[in-house]
Amino acid sequence: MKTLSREEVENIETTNFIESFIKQDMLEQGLDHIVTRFPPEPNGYPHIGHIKACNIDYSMAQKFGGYMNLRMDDTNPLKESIEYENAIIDSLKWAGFKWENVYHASDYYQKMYDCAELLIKKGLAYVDDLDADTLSKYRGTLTRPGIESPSRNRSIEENLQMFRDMKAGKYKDGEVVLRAKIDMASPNINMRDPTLYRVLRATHYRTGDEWCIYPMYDFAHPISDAIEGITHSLCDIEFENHRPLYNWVVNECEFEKKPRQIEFARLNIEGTVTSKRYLRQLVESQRVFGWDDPRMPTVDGLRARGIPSVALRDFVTNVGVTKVDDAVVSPEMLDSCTRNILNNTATRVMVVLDPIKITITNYDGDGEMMTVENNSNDADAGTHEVKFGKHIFIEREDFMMDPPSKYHRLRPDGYVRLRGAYIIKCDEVKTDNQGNVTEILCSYIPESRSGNDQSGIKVKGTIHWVNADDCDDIYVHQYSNLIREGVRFEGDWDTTFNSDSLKVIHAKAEKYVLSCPKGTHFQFVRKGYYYLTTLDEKVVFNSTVSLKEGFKL
RNA sequence: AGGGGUGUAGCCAAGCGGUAAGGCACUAGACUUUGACUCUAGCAUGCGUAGGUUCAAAUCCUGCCACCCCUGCCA
Repeated sequence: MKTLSREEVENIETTNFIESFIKQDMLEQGLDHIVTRFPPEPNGYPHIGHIKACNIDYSMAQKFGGYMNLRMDDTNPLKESIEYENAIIDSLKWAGFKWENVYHASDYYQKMYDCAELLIKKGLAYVDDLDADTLSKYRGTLTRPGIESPSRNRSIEENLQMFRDMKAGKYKDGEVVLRAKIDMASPNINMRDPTLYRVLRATHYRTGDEWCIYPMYDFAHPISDAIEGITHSLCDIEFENHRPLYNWVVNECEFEKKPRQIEFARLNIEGTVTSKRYLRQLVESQRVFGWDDPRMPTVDGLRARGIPSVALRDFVTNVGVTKVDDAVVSPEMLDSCTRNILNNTATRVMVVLDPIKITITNYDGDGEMMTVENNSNDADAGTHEVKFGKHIFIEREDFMMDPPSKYHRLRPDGYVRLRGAYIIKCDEVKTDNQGNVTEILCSYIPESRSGNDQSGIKVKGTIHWVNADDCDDIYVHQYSNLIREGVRFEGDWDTTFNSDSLKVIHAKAEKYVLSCPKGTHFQFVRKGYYYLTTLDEKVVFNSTVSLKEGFKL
């Protein structure tokens, strides 16, 4: 474990308010390291918002010395499962996070129980037999104080006995609860004698049927933090109102080392739904193929789309840490981070997504191999060979019958370079009776061979191509937003789901592509970044992100 | 008798009494066998708003406005 000297701490430059707090705490308390924790509830698949939160916990420990624990916040057996726990661990590992320990809130059930008895003995907790509706009514409203329950005056002895009976299973589910005795008139509703324990007969995925009472978040979380020696408990801003209760529990349960809760704003991305509830609806209604559908903002989804984990972490780091809860980040920021990484790492290949046939009438060469760079930005990436030929495909949009003057691509009687090969000239355009171009007849300039151009012809445009007699059929999955353009998601997929969010394109790829393994990140030159996801009967590429488009008609 | 938070450019976001960082997006231009990348330049006399304090205010004070969160035996 890394620790920091006082001088090192003093020299740390802070970049957000949490770092400032931590630095100040370390200096004041003479700490040489901190301990954080990422505490997901294993009740669903983690999404990009979890990555932001975990990144904060992780990067703080990296920066200030110490470590991060991963803790499953498993206090509601009704919703949690090992499937989700495993999904969380897999996703976080893939994202590149490292933790010191994997703990569970359920590891501490006995200690929590002991804390509860301590509170009862101190006269600070009582068993309430008010039914749920009445208890809710007694809580008061935002503007009116609550009413004290008759149970509030129960003796310590009776409370202790009743709580032990709760644990022993002598009460039905929901019949009684354990409550903290704080202040029914507090303007902070969380302090109006909050529930600490409920009776619940449910099989917990780890503790089975060992317990029939389960602690509430507000009780379990501060205790778990204190037990683990967490120094800084960083959480979502929605828990800001809970902080007084958090501190109350830590103090009254008499923990010596008191963790400090600091809250930050959650991640909102424009046009992206991250609520687990609504993501679940997409999966269950089969509008998407699963939690790992590339359109999903889940970690598995992003990963399937081909977003590198480094790009994901760059993104959540760039977004920053603030308390501005209504900040909405543009998805273009993620795109930018993704392009930055892939620009340096992706293998360049030529793929034609919407082919139009070209015949080079004066070319009779056979099997002429052209050498192309795998990545001109990276000399170490090497080269590969492409076979040139008489019949090729080019992109339909790279030819125009009657283009504007700024158009650099192929036009009647115009010249263009075929990337890595020759300059060609458009001689004749064949069309069907609707006027659609069916084939273009060209001639090539033999002196213009790539790397040894003696032709003296200057062309403005270079386009990609594929050898029609030496290419592979592939499928490209092109994704767009799950929410229809121009509408705002307000909880109803029926009216907002973009049923056009997946387009399957049958494309032509140069031979080299299929010699690469599944999981390769490609740049389809002049088109975008694509991720090879399936090499089975069908070869499928997921579109990760397009290239920036400098030219607009 | 409501309480707790937050407002800096189109979008994120630094800034902590000394005269508005950075990123995304956008606009020019250079380079280019990817209209990508890279490079260069531009992009808030302005910090929710109205006052006040000060030689000096996004920063301190006061009032107002807008938005978010809180009345689970969920987390």
